[in-house]
Amino acid sequence: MFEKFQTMFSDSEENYLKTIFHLERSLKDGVSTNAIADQMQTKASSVTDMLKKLSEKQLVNYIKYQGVTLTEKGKKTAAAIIRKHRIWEVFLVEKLDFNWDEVHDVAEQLEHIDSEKLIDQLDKLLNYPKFDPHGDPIPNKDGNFPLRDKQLLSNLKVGDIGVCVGVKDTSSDFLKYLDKHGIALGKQIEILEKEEFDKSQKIKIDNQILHVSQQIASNLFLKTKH
Amino acid sequence: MFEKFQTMFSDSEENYLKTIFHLERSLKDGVSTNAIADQMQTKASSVTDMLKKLSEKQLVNYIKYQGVTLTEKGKKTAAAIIRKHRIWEVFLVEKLDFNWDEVHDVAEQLEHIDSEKLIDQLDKLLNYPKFDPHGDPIPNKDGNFPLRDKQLLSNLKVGDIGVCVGVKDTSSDFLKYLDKHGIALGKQIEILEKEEFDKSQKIKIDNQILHVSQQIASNLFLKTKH
DNA sequence: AAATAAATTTAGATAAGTCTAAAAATAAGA
DNA sequence: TCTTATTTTTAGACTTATCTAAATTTATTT
Ligand SMILES: [Mn+2]
Ligand SMILES: [Mn+2]
Ligand SMILES: [Mn+2]
Ligand SMILES: [Mn+2]
Repeated sequence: MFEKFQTMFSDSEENYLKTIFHLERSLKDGVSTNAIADQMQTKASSVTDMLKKLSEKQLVNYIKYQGVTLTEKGKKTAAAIIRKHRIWEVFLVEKLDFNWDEVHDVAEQLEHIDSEKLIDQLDKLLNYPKFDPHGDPIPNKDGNFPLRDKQLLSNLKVGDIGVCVGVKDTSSDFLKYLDKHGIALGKQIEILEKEEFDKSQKIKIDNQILHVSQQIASNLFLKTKH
Repeated sequence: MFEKFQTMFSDSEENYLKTIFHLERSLKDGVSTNAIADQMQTKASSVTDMLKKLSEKQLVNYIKYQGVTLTEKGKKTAAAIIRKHRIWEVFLVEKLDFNWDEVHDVAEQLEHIDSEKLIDQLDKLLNYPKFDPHGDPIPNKDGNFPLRDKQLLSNLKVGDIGVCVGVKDTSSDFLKYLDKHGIALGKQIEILEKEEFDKSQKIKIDNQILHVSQQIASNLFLKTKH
């Protein structure tokens, strides 16, 4: 009846849940201890300890030596943290003039602040954003993520036209590269040529010609017209 | 030369510093172990442990059995935390429609977020407020607090007129009492009568007559005309 | 299938922060 | 001043989160 959900987990527990959530999406099948350790820059033994704890709290399904999956409760909790992280990122960019390459570290801290009203009001102030500054979807309060069909620039063919809607690599270096060359979310891009040999492309953006390497093209999401 | 001040202290260390700072102001002389323990709802033995740690980090002057005082470094650090706390409170009230009785707990969490840019930008967004929603002064980046002459309503005499500028008691119950009776910062109050026996007063606010008890009068700060 | 390699877990330590109970120091009262 | 009360510190224990090194399990190769 009275689902007092925000039973409060430690920052560390929340970070593990978030990491497992992301790994589950990208690695399809169950998430391994080592995968988590790598991602979190910690040791496998630490991960094992935490998995036991999360398992006891019904947040993950854990079988020794077999890796983990999130339970429904675990997914909801992870989504709530991701929601907070991304809403804060929008706030930092929209209201505090942060650049999109400098919001992540602060959001990593802010995502653990425990106040439902705070997030609700932020969400309202920002006019209920559906995507964060990197184009990543912001789950709603039920933990559902908005969908948007998007494709990597590297997967488009000559003649295609699309609008930038997200980045795969969110590193500061990559984002600054995009800034430097005038590539930003919302901008239209047309694929003019593709070089088969090194997969580099010639594209048109703001009526300028720009050459981008495979590395760039495979980290930029576009939404194509049609 | 390059004072990288924000060397990062733990939330717990920051909370102790803040508490000692406030106690030093109110208790004048050195702050005792028990005073800190009472204030923080913890045990004296825990306080002793922390005082040793803070002392090693040059944040407090600590002599066994003699209590503590903050060092300059300790004062600066405490002021920085109080600055963050109060700026966040202003933000919550001004931008997120929080009532002044519901901001403190969230600010207790937010004050530990470590990002100079975040606070600078918030400060700017809020137009560099000097006082928080309870009328408490917000120190500047150097740790200096703005002064404002204010007096408790209980110390004024019949005929005096003043403007509400702060509260001494910031409990939710007290603040809600004020809300209920239309008393808010910025409102003008005139003392009409004082009852010697129980120190209650008859005051005029918004052209309404209101009777307030000694308890109320001794927790409301006014700035008198002249 | 046996041997080897890789992944995972366990055992035992460490650090931060807290607690209880006992000891020591200081303050107050007779 | 001597005795008692209060305050403060110390000693030892516990929790959370982490680590290293060793043991165990699972996967891969001959
Ligand atoms: Mn991020
Ligand atoms: Mn993001
Ligand atoms: Mn407060
Ligand atoms: Mn306040």
